[in-house]
Amino acid sequence: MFQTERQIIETKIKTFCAANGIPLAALEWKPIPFSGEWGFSTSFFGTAAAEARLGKKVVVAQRAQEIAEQVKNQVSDVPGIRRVEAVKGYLNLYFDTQEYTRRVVDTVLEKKNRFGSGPATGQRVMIEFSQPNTHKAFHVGHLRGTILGDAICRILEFAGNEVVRANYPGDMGLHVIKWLWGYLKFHDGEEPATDIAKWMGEVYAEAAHRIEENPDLEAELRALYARWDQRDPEIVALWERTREWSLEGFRQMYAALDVRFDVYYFNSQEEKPGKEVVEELVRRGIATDERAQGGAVIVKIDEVLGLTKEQFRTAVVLRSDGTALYSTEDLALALHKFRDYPDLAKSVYVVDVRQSLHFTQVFKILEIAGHAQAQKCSHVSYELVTLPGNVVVSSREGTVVLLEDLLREATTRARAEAHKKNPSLTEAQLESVAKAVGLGALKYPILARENTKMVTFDWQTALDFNGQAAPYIQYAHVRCNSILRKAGGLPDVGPDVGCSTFDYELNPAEIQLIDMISRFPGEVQRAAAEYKPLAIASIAYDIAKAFAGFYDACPVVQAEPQVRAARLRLVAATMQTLANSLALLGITAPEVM
RNA sequence: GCCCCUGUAGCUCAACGGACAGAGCACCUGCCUUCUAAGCAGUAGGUUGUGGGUUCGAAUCCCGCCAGGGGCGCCA
Repeated sequence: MFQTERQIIETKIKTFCAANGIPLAALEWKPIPFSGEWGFSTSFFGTAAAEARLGKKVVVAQRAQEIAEQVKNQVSDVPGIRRVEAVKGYLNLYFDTQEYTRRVVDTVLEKKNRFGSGPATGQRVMIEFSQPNTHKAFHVGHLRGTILGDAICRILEFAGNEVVRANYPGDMGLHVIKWLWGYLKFHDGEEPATDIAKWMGEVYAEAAHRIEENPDLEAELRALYARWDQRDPEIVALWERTREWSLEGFRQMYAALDVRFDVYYFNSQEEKPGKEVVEELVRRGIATDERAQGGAVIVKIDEVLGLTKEQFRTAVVLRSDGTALYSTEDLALALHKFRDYPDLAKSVYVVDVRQSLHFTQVFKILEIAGHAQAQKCSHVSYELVTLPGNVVVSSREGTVVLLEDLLREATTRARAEAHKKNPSLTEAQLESVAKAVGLGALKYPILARENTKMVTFDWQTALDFNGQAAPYIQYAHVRCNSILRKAGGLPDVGPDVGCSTFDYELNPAEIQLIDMISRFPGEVQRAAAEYKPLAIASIAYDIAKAFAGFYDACPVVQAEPQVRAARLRLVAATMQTLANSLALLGITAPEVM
């Protein structure tokens, strides 16, 4: 946001160093740790160290400070920079806060819901995420991939990319066969009632249990799989009907979570193309068909690549009975995506960490087969959600917290809390607040965490509406709105409408707030580059916290007319930035709560 | 046996190789005639698992070790 000044100063520093034979290291700019003022800084340790390496006898820290002091004199009269200081080897440049505050606030109010967005990159990116299995329960374990993938899509789009949101439900596989078997055997003819997904999950869990108790039944399963593979009309019809029940359940779930998709792929559709890919791999000698010896079709990747140390290992790409595996289908799907969208710059898979080897194998095999698209494929992995005591969420073990239950509980709790805090809310307001707060409380802790870190789900944390959580940020947004409402909206500032004027000594809390708002666009870029919603979750909280400090320290509505006008614009800018950041997380910013 | 991830305050987590390692929760002390207290201010809490190395500078990069989790030819 302050590129111009930065450029001028960099040029001056470079000129000075060149003229004095100082081997300037690359300049990196960072915000100054907050001390009531606002600015940016760079250090000269690298430069001093470079001198030392060249044989000059210096104590690095001391020399860095010397250089900083010399440079300081060169840049003391840059317009817009109020003060320059050299401290501990750092050169600190403090903004003319009035000028910059005006600039930041005006930018936000001008760009509105586009504030923080990046310029169009011209790149189309596909993000595949969620991948629920039909015929199974949708539980907290699935929540993370769905929420994370959705946030990544929102962030990449905002950062300037064209995003294709892809879902890839697992609608065929051993689990589905198991379900169909259980249904035919114990629930034939039954129809799902209200909680479809829940009922589907129960049927599956029962089938899984029966088979575990009596392994002899597995023969029946294999027979059923064979009937499917030969497309026995009766089985296909049953599969189509019951699959639709699940998909309907998913649609309801996604609507409740405020998540949408542009395209659906189904692994059942990739079975045949996948087998064709495998056949070709065998023909070309990349895959080895061991079926004659009772084995499967495999790709000895390390051997094919001539590696002596095991790295990519061996991948099974087709079962010995000729039925398709996920790897079979993923080979075809990867190519399928590029046929549908030939201009994809990236094809990203948001899938949990356990599939890491699987995806490196799939992408490597495609690369070996000469498909250049493979290099555009990447796996963004995330850790699992576990239950307290490190219990893995499993529909088979019955250790599940169903998403329906979670959503219902969160909403109910949020509703009760909202009613308690603000009894004046109407029924309709309560309704929307409950949804926004309940959902936000659910999403935020998942997103405000490194993807590589495990999330332990427990009800207490999930439903804690205090502290560093979505409701805190939403509340800041509500308070902004409340101030603007009380003040009757933004004031007309005369002929210079659209220009904020901060002609008074700014309170440190105001400067802190402005500082945080100005960092938002940079965080968007970082979050997009690293597929890291955490960066947005953090800055959103930082802005909310800064606002809470401002709210406490700086009266707005009752302030002097000039101060009031300026602060109202700052409040409006804060509200906008909070809304933008929450939107990137898929969290609603309510007007009241 | 090989590979990946994690280890930071009592707990849950931040920290882009840079200044004094920061938040929340829990605990304790204050603050609602004043823009919504889902809030604010303050106290306390640390040998960043461990031993080396690189660097002017390491929680961060490299190597070893310890501990926990995950993955390794027919689950998805």
